[in-house]
Amino acid sequence: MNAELPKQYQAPEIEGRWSGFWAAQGYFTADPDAPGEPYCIAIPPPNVTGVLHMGHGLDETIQDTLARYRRMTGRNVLWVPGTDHAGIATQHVVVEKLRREGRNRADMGRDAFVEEVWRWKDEHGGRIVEQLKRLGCSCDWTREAFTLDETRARAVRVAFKRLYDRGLIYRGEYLVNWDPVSLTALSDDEVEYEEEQGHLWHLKYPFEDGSGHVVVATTRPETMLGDTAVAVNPTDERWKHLIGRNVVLPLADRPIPIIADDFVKKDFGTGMVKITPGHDPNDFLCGLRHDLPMINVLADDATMNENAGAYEGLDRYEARKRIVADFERLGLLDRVEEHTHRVGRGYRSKSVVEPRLSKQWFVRIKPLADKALAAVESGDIRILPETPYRQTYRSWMENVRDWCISRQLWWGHRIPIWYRVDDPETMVCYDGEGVPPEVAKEPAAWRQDEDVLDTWFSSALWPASILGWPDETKDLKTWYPTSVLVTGHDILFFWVARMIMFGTDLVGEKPFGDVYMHGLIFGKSHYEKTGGDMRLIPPSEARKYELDGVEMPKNVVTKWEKMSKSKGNVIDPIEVIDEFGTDALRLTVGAYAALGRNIDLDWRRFEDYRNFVNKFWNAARYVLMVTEPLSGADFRAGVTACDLAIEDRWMLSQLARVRDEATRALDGYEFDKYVGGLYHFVWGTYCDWYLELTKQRTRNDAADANAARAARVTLLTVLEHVCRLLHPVMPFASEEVWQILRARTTGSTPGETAPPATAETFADGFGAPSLCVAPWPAQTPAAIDAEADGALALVQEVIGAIRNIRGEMKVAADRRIDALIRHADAPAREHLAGAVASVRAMAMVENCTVAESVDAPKYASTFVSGDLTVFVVLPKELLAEERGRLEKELAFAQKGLTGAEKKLANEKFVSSAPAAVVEKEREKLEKLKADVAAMRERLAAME
RNA sequence: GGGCGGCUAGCUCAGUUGGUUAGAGCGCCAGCCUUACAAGCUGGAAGUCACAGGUUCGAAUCCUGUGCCGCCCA
Repeated sequence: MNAELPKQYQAPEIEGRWSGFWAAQGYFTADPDAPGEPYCIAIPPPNVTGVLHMGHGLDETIQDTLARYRRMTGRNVLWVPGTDHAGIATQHVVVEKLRREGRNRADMGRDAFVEEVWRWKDEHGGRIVEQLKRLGCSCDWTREAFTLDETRARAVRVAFKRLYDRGLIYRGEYLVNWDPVSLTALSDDEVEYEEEQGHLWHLKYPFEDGSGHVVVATTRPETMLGDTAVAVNPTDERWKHLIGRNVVLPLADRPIPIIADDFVKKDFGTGMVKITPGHDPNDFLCGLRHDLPMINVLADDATMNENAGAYEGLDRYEARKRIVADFERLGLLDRVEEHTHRVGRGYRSKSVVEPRLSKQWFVRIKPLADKALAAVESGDIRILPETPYRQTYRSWMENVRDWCISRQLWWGHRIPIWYRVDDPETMVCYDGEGVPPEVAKEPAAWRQDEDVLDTWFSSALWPASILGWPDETKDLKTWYPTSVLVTGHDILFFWVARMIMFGTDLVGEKPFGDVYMHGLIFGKSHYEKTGGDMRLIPPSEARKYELDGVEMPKNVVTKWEKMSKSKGNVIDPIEVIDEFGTDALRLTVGAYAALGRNIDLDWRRFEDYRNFVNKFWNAARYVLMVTEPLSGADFRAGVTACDLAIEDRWMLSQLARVRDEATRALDGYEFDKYVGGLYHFVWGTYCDWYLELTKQRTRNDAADANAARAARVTLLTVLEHVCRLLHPVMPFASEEVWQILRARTTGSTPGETAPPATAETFADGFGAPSLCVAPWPAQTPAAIDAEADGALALVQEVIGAIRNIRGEMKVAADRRIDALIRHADAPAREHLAGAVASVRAMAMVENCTVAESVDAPKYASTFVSGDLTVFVVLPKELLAEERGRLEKELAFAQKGLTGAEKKLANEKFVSSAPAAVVEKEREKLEKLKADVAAMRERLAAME
C-alpha cells in the first residue's frame, strides 16, 4: 500500500510544487532556434487594473490546453503573456484613489499624474499575472509584454506615422460619443445601448409671423437650445406647405427655418422633428446636408454651456426639467407621452453618452477593412465557429465607419503629433523617441497634441508588437503570424477585427491563422417575485440556496445573466481553485466549452470534476499498489512482451479509441468532447471495468505469474497514457502521477533526462524530464481490436444482467448466488468461460457455469438477449417477484418487436431505405422475436 | 425594425451526413464503509426532444409558422 499517498488528492500542495518546478526548469521559455514547427499564441492581454474573473479562467484554460498539447506534439510553442494598459479604466482607478486622498490630477499636472499611474501599475498591476500563474498557464514569462511599455510604444508610434503619412489618419470636427464622466470621446463600439423608459415631449414652436405654431416631438428637450431647424419629410402632405417658413425657437428667441429632408419619419411623433446638429448623429448629417449652423449647448461635463443662455451651468437633466417647466409656463408644452428609447452608455463609466461636436483623430477605415475582409473571405484566416461569426464579421466590415482614435486622457500613448503654436494647421508627426528635430530646435514654437490614443489602437498591434514589430526580430520571423487567437465573442469588433486590419495592412501579413471565439460566462442570479415585482436577492442571501442546500421558495426564481458584482452571480476563479483545485476548474470550463455556446456556469459542477481528479488519483494509488511486484524492466519491455488476456487487449483497444478521439477533439477545438471522452474513459472504462476485471490476476498470491505480469504492465501502460492524454487540461494531477511512475520505472528524478524507453510500444514519454515536454501519444501500444471489443461487450452484458437481477430482486449485497450462462456461439462461450472469475467477483456469483445448453433451474431469474441466456438461481419465495420483473422486460421487448414488425411490414420502408438499414431492422426483429418467445416460455414454466 | 442563436430528464448539458426502444453527469429513490476512491460502489425511477403544421418509408435531427429566452446590428 502506498502509505505515502493520501486517500484524497491534495491539490494545493501538488500545484505549488509543480508550478515552481516548471518555472525553475524553464520549460515554457521559448527559443526561436528550437526544433519543431512554430506555434504561437498571443494572450488577450487582461486589463492591468483587473482581477482574474471566470472569463479569463475559460480563456486561459483553453489557451493553455492548446499550448501544452502542441508542445507535446513537438511544436515549438511560444505563448506570450501580458497586460493591457486600459486607458479609461486605469485612469479612473487612480483618479478615484487620488480623490480619496484629497488630491486631484488637475493640481498635480500631467507628468506627476502619469507617474502616479505608473506607480500604481507597478504596485498593483502584477496581481492578475500572479493569478494567471495559479491557473497553471504555461506562458513564456520572460517575454511578458505590456501595451504601454517601450517596445509596444514604439510600435504604436511607427504604426501611427505610417498611417498618417499615407493619409489614413486625419483630424476633423465630428460628432463623437462623449463620455461626460470620463471626459473623453469614445469610439462607436465603446458605447452600449439599452432600452430605457423615457418621455416624448411635444413642444410648440410658434411661427415667426405669429400665425400659430408647429409641434415637434423630442426625447431630449434640453437640446432644443441648439436647434437650428425643424425638418419635415418632403413627401408629407400634411406639412409640405410649411417648408421654407420660419419658426421662432422658444427660450432662445431665434428664428430657424423649416426644411425638407427625407430622413424624417412621417409616422414618428408629429412628423416634424427639431434638428440639433450639435447633439444628435442624424441631425448632424442632416445639418451637413443643409449647411445648418452647429451649436453646442453642452460643456464637457454635460452641464449647459454659455450657448444655453439662462440655463448655463445647469446639469443636463436639471436643465431638462427647467426647460420643460418653462415651456409649460409659456403654454408651449403640447403634451407628454411615455416613450421607450435607446440610451447609450460608456462601456466603462456607464454614464449616458452625449453626442458632442469636437476635434478628434480618426482612422480612415475603408482601405484597411477591405483587406481585413478579404483575409477572412479567402479562408486565409478562419473564424471559429464559422456560424455565426464569419457572417457577423463580414457585415461589420462592410459597414464599418471611421474609427475615432483620440481619447481625452492622460494615461495612454500620447498622439505623436506636434502643432506650431502660431499656426496649429502646421503639424509634424514623429515616430522616434522624445521630440522631433524641428521641435527640439525651437521647443517654444511647438506643442504636442494633448490627447492619447484609444487603448485598442495598441491592442490592435498586439500579435506583432509582442514579437518585436516593427523590427524584423527573430521572434517575429519565427512566430508571426501567430497560430490561434482565443477570445470571447464580445470583442470581435473591438479587437479581433482591428488586429486583422493592422496585421494585414501595417505588418503585411495576417496576425493569426485561426480565431477561436468562445462563449461568455453567465452566472445564476436569484430574484424574488412579490406581486408583479422582481426583487434581486443579494448574494449573501442567495448563497444559502446554492451552497447550503436550503430549498428555494416557490416565489424565488433564478436567471442566468452575465456575471456582475451587483447581481451577485460572480464566481471567483481563485476561490474555486482554493476550494476545488486548479485541475478541477480547468476540467470544468473545458467541459463547458462546446463550440460557440454561451456558458451557464453552475457553481456545483466544479465538484464533479474535483471528484474526477480524485478518482484519477485513487486509480493511480491502486495501480501503483498492485504493480509493486513489477520490475522496471518488465514495465519497460511493454505490453507487446506480454501474453495478453482478452480484457487486456480490450483495454488497449479502448485506449486507442480514446487517444484518437482526444486528438481529433483538440485539433478541432472541441474541448467538451476532449474532456468528456477522457472522463468517461478513466471513470467508466478504466476504473469501473478494467481495474475490477484484473483484480484476481493481480492479487499477490495469484498463481499465474505471466497473467499477473500482463495485467500489471497493461494497468501501468494505460495509466501512463492517461497522464499524457489528460495533461493539457489537467496538468497538475497528471504530472504528479506521471513523475511517480517515471521515478519508479527509470529511477530518474523530475527534471533529469532519463534514458529513452526501450520499447516504443509503451512509455516512450519517460525519456522526457517532465510531462510538459513528454510526447503526445502519436499512437498507442495496440490498435483498435474488434474481437476484444466484442468479447468484453458480452462479458459486460452478462455482469450487468446479473447485477440488475440482484438489484431488482433485492438480493443482499454480500450474498453469493449461482448463475448459469447459455450461449449458442462457440467463440462467445470461450470468452465467457475465460471471464468466469471476473463474473464471480464482479457480480458476487458463487458457482458459474457456461455451456451451449443449460437446463433452466427450477427457481431462477432469467435474462435473455439473442444467443445469450443467463439464469440466476433464486429461492422459491422470489417467484412472484421474478414474474413481475420478467413481465416488465417482456413488455419492453414486445414494444421494440412491434415497432420492428411495423417497419418491415411497410413495403415502402423495405424498398426505399438503404439495404443496410433494412438488414439491421431484420436482425433486430429476429432477435426480439426469439427473446420474446424465450421470456414467454419462462413465464409459462413458472406457472 | 433587420439578422442570428437557444429551447432534449428536477438541474447543467451531449446527441455526427435523418435510420436502435433518445444519452451523460449531478440531483432523486433503494441497497452497500465489497481494504484504490463515501470526493466512493451497485441497482432503479425519471423525457409528448417548446408548440403547430409539412417533407419522408422513417424526424430530436430537414422545411414553414408560432411562442418563450437571449445575443448582435440599426
